[in-house]
Amino acid sequence: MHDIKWIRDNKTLFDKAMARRKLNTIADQALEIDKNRRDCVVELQKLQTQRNEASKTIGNARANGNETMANFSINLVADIKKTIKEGEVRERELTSQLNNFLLQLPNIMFDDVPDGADEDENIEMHKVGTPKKFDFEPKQHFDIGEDLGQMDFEIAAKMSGSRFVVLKSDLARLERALANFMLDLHTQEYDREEVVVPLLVNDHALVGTGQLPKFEEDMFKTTDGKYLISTSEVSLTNLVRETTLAESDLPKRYTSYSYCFRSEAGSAGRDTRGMIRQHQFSKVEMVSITHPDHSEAEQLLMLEAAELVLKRLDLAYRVVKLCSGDTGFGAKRTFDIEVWLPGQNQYREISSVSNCGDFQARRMGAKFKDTEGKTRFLHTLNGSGLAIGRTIVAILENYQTKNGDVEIPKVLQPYMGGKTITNAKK
RNA sequence: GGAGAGGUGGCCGAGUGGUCGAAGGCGCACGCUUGGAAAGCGUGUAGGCGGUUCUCCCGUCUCGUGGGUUCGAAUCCCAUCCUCUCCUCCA
Repeated sequence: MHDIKWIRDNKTLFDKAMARRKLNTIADQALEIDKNRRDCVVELQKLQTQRNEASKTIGNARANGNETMANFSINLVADIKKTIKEGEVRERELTSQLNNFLLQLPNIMFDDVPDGADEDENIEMHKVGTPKKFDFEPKQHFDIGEDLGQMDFEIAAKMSGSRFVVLKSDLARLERALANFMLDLHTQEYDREEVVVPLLVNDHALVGTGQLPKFEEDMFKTTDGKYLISTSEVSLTNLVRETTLAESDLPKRYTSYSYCFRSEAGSAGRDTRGMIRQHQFSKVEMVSITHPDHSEAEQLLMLEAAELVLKRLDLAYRVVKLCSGDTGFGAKRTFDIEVWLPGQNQYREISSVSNCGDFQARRMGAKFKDTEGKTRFLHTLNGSGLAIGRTIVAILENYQTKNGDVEIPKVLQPYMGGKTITNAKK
């Protein structure tokens, strides 16, 4: 959410920033509501001052036994109160009108974010590793998984519908192994605090991180008005909602392994086969809460940690900086990590690392007191480290062998208790 | 689901109709003290919004939220959300 005062003082800058998001004449719209609201407030406060003075007069007059004076003021107050009531109603309306408007507006992107319409205009930052060559035609992950007899889309569809999967045996264990491997890395090497979070949250939490009010159709909603989280970024970031931290508390670094739920409304026809795009998937998430001066460095640190996961798994990947058209609502800048998938013969997103600046912090009242005693908004960042489902996909496709087995990456072998995944029934 | 208790400043916690935005403590900041530190002592320390002669000041709102009673409410009444305790149930 944006600071209306900042918009007032930086109208041109703000409009320029919104134009990059394909939004025009936003400042004027916001400032008109703002103007109405402030006029209303000034008017209301005048009346309140009058009322308060008259009330004081009543007390004094009574104390001095001046009943005439007291009665006169009582009548006066009664009149003013009627007008005040109307003013209050109007002020509340205008305030929520302004709020609702501001809540719909996306974050301002950093200048280094390139202009562009969609993912085709993202900029490649660097590549690590080389795409693996096979002396046979590499299969896609769903064929590998089904041939192993450990990945079942049909039975999942029977009980849950499309975009669900059942994993069994070693593939089920692989999910758990990956979660442990990633959590160990983030907690032991990056000093992140491991957290188990609620998967079901209320609407306030989602307004805080920016999923609401604009993207409700992407969420699953329960009959009692709660929502399944679409990422544990929601729960982790909300750990600091409505608090004022001390500067010495910063930074806060969290990590969580959790399931995520997305309705994938609007994704009809995309990645319909396989595990790439599911209604339910798991992810190890990183969230950092930082001092405004440190969020830039923190984003790089987070990216480094996510990359390290892929390096340890010995998977080829590239890092791209998202262009304006692909950068999410709440982000000032996003780096995606795309892993090489031999079966698809292309790089696919496996992690997304975003700096949100104070955008989310404003929405949820997450503040800290700096060393001068001033209260300021925190900066929040989030990144996947990594999406587990897509990591399974990457391992299957990159570590497949000619006979249909899948080798287990070295770092995972202690977690898997073996070196190869095979079809035991063959 | 049944019964009860409670929601106050960064935190803890007093306050049951009128100079209460709110005692006290903790924390924090600054100063004194010290060779230095701790302890001790002193001073200061809520947030939002608005105005402004804009590092000052003024006004206004805020004691979970919304409504009501009253000249006047943190304090009384109603509704609502949340938390806790006991019972019931349950992984």
